Amino acid sequence: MLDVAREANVSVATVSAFINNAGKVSPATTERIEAAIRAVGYQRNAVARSLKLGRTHTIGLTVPHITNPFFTEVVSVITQAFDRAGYAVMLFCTDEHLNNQDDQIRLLLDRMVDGLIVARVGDDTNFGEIVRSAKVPIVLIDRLCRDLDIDAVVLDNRAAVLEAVGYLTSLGHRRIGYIAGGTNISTMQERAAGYRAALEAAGIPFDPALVRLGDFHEQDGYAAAMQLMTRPERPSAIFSANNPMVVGAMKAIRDLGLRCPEDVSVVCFDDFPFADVFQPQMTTVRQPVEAIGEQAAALLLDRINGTAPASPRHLTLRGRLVIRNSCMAAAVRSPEFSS
Amino acid sequence: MLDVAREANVSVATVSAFINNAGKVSPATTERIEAAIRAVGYQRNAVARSLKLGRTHTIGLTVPHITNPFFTEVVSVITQAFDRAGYAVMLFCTDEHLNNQDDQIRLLLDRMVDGLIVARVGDDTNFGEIVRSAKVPIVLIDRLCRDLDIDAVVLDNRAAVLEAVGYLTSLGHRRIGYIAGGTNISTMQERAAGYRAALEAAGIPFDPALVRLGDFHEQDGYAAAMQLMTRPERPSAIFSANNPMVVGAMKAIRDLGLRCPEDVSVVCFDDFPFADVFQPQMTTVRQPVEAIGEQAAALLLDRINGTAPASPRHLTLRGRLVIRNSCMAAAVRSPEFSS
DNA sequence: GTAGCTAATCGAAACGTTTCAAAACTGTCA
DNA sequence: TGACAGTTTTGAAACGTTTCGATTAGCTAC
Repeated sequence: MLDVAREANVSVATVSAFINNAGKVSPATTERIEAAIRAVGYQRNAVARSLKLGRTHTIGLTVPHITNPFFTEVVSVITQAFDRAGYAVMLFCTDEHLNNQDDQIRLLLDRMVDGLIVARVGDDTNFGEIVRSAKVPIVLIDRLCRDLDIDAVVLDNRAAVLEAVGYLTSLGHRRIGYIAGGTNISTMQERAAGYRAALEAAGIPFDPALVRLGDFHEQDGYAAAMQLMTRPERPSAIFSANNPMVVGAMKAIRDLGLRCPEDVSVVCFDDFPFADVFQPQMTTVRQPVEAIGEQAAALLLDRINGTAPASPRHLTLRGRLVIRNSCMAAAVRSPEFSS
Repeated sequence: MLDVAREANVSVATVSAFINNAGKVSPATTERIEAAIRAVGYQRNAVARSLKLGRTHTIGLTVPHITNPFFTEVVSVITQAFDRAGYAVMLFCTDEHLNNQDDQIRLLLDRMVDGLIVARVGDDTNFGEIVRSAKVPIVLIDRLCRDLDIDAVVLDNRAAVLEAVGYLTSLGHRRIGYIAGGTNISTMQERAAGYRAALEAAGIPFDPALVRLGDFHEQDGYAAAMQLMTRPERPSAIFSANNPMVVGAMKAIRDLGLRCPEDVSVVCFDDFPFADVFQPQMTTVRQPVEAIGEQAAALLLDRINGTAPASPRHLTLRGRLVIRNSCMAAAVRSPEFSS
């Protein structure tokens, strides 16, 4: 910019005024400055600008796994929303690792992002500390954090699973395997609660042996389904609490020579693009990904612009059970179930 | 930092020395500074640091669509590679829109990223200009650009499609529909060339009516397959040049009441996580996504660190045909094809 | 010819770091 | 005591912007 000023025979202040078209600059100087900019090949330095202005027009986004179709979509929506708003997005994937995420968030905060959207991978006190000492707004997506009252947009997970497992019980299933994610995450706790509520509503006793705890990954789903389906009294239906794990579960079912839905009905959380193309067409709980991303972006932008109310806002959206053909009515297998 | 210095009764220079542990600072001052940092709640300002140092430890990444499973994986690998190297990644999704991408790249350059990884959405002269005037290294992935000799990691698309379509001809297919992406992209040109080469190798005349030009999206694949499969002489096999379009194609096939592979064999470019779980299990060309991401990151890091040779490096990796069950031998439908 | 006004331009301080030559200590030895 | 050699610490100048009060130029009106 100094070069431009010299070249155009004006002060840097004038160049700055021209570039931000603030204040008046005469047609003659305008022309000289334009020429100088071309001659010098000037390119604005946004970091100097950010330093002076105190805002970077950048936000941070950290999610567990971008390859999980739910997060893929949410990240896609969020990046596009901020792109439209003139913000850049710094993305970190955490791989469900708590310390990683702490480090990443600190990095993001160091870099003076104007705000942060985080899908928290765990629920610990560290994060509370970080949030409290951060000078920028933070909004939570997908997962809430204990004792942390800040903007968030989440799903009514309990209701969603209640509906999905309720669908299975309505088909006559009474032994329903449940493949869970880690229990230290609000989302997973709520989903588990939905499962139990559905059982209760159908008068089915809760059997801990039918619950398998995975760690969100495909191989966890595989192992879980393997265990469930090789039990003496195997379940007639399986609900998977997330999408990568259902892939593993389906592979296990395939490898055991079983068929879905004939031998076992399957429902999973999170819809995916291929769900209605291939067989079996998976019955899923679809989250309103578009709305989640857009709302999260809107909440954060509101805070950044200071147009948000002081008190934290929690948006709870509803999931929708998309019924396809991965489930069928339970065969009555033994007298004990004829009710 | 000034606050810290005051609190600890030292100069900012000493605080800086402590923080970057450069130079000697005595145990006593160390302790005072540590206490002061806690007391003040100091948090380093990376933008001031970047301004002074001239490097941001941030790189820019722009891809067409993050929801395309190929890019999802590549983005995932790249973000993780740079995370390990201590870099943040700014991500932009272009939605295959050229002007968008130009703007985004300029934004990234303004922000003084230390380097750029670009999956270019088109092939125009604008980009050449941008690259030449950029003061930071840029590496291309997936797609080359005419007249632009810079680091790149791409696939041998021609060979990959040659193999895939060759597989179809070896099954006896002679009327093979081809769903193409836009022709202004190197990747798509090479894939089309592979298609023609495979036909030629099998002595099959090229029939332009069997080629449908889409714009990368699911609905394009749907429309293309609809047109192809409602022709009087419909193809016995379809090759889709990318993944989102094959989803559309499969939906069209389903909606027409046709079955895959019985009525039509299907192969597509780019593998996806569900490919071997559901029926039909799709035969695909799998790109070495892991290697692509890692190599691209390595190339860029080399350049950033100045450890790269002066001349541009082009890495061309090989795809692999993953044969599953979405294809079967062509039925001989009419004498003209009995060869 | 100058006071008064507006429009255009400018100078210099600030933003929060890093860096490096110089200054200030601390101790040792003559 | 003073010179010398280490070891710590410091002052001040950058980095490239923005901002704002001050200055200058160009008019009009008296």
